[in-house]
Amino acid sequence: MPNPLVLKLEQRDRLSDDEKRVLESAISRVRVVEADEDIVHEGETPSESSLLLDGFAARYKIFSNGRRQITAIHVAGDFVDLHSFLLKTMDHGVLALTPCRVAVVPHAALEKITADHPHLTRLLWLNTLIDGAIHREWLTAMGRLSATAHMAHFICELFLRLETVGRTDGATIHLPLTQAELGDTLGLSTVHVNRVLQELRKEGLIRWQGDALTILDWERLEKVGEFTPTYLNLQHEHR
Amino acid sequence: MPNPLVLKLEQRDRLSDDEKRVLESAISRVRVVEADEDIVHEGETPSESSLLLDGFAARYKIFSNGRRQITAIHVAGDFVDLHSFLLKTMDHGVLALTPCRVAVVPHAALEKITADHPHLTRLLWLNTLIDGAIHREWLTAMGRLSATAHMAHFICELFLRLETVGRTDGATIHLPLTQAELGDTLGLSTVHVNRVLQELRKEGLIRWQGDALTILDWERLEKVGEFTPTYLNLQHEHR
DNA sequence: TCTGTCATATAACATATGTGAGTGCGGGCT
DNA sequence: AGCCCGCACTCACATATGTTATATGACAGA
Repeated sequence: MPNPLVLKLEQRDRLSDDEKRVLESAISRVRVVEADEDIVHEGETPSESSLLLDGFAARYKIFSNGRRQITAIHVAGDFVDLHSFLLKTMDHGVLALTPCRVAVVPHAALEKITADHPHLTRLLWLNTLIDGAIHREWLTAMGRLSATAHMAHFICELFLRLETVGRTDGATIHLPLTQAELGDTLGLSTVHVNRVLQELRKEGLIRWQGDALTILDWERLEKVGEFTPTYLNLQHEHR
Repeated sequence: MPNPLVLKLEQRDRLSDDEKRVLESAISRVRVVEADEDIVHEGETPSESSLLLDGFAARYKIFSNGRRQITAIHVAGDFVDLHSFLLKTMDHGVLALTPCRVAVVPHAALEKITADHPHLTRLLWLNTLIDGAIHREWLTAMGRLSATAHMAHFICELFLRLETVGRTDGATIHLPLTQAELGDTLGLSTVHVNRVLQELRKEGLIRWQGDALTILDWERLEKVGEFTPTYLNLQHEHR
């Protein structure tokens, strides 16, 4: 199977064979993280970054009283803590939601890339910029959309992101989040997540059975979620 | 007056004199933008990025029905659309909240920096990573804090950010936002912003007269807003 | 001086979402 | 086979926040 990060970057710009080799050889090892374990802990100062090859992961912050907010959901091809290369200490944790296969890239290798491969560096930078764009989109969804719209928006986004790394099966995706976890990502209570999902089902927009979520009516779902995918930067450009 | 971006970067890492010169000479011109005008429009594909030298600006998205969400407030030293260098097309607009002085940096100059100055490149990248960290913090505040706590949190953050570029006067800052604009940043209605401000005043945490906001009790404000500044990355490190 | 505009401030009321408690199902463990 | 235990799901009720409307003061322009 091709490296999903390469897949993802190639969607946005051309990668030379040399650059692909450099990326591959930056990986020092692959490790497996069990579900419900941290891939990176909050407060740590890692000396390597983790590239998700398989599975689902979440960035999260916890408050003293136990409330939790998930600030990003990561799928194959996402560099879950590339920012720790420069930010140094993690201001949040990264949790494996399912068993995860993770490619480990030492910061020394990243520093070398920045020294020797300007174009590849820009693509890695781009990668973190897209994370930022997604954050902004989530902010507007949290601030100005109803719970139902927010949920619809989230589903649309996740679907497209999975599609760009070839992890969709027709109109259905594998969505291994519990309703409580969905609540933590959307800023809702578990009960309300349930209400909202019922509504989307009743409207015939989605079906969700076990881990399989299928989108029954993409256009209406997009409309309910006021979803426009420009922020995902899926166009091919020279960067 | 020293370039506020340099001030900001020097807080996080050492800048060589050469790097400072490179940064300065990357500026092609300085322009002035009136209050309530866009510095950059949504949908544009700028060929240069804008560094805010003076004034307040906001990144925002608008929905068809006129609802607006502000996803970032920018102050002196902030590179308001550095990301457009690689993201190409703007997925949001940037609005001058007050008259703004803006240094213009052509993308060609940025590309040259990435080719010739790896360390400086990393610092620019860092800059966008800190934007991302702030976005994540806003997400958790929107998702899991009460309106009052969120407001307190916002005030704490803005104060520290202004302090690092030398724009505080004791415990008071210049806060030129209307309550409606504050609502658009926090995802609240104008009415509720007013209620929340009353409460913070009644509690003796802040005073807000005209444009001058003064923090009367930093410790309690921090506590109300569950504010911890780690995410602002104010430590000096080699990056 | 008058007038229009814009921002802050209040009030009464509407509603989306949260809270706390409880049910039932299915899968994994002993 | 029996038993947890986590998870989806429901209900009744509480409340934070939104909505709409109005009043007031500061200020700019005629």
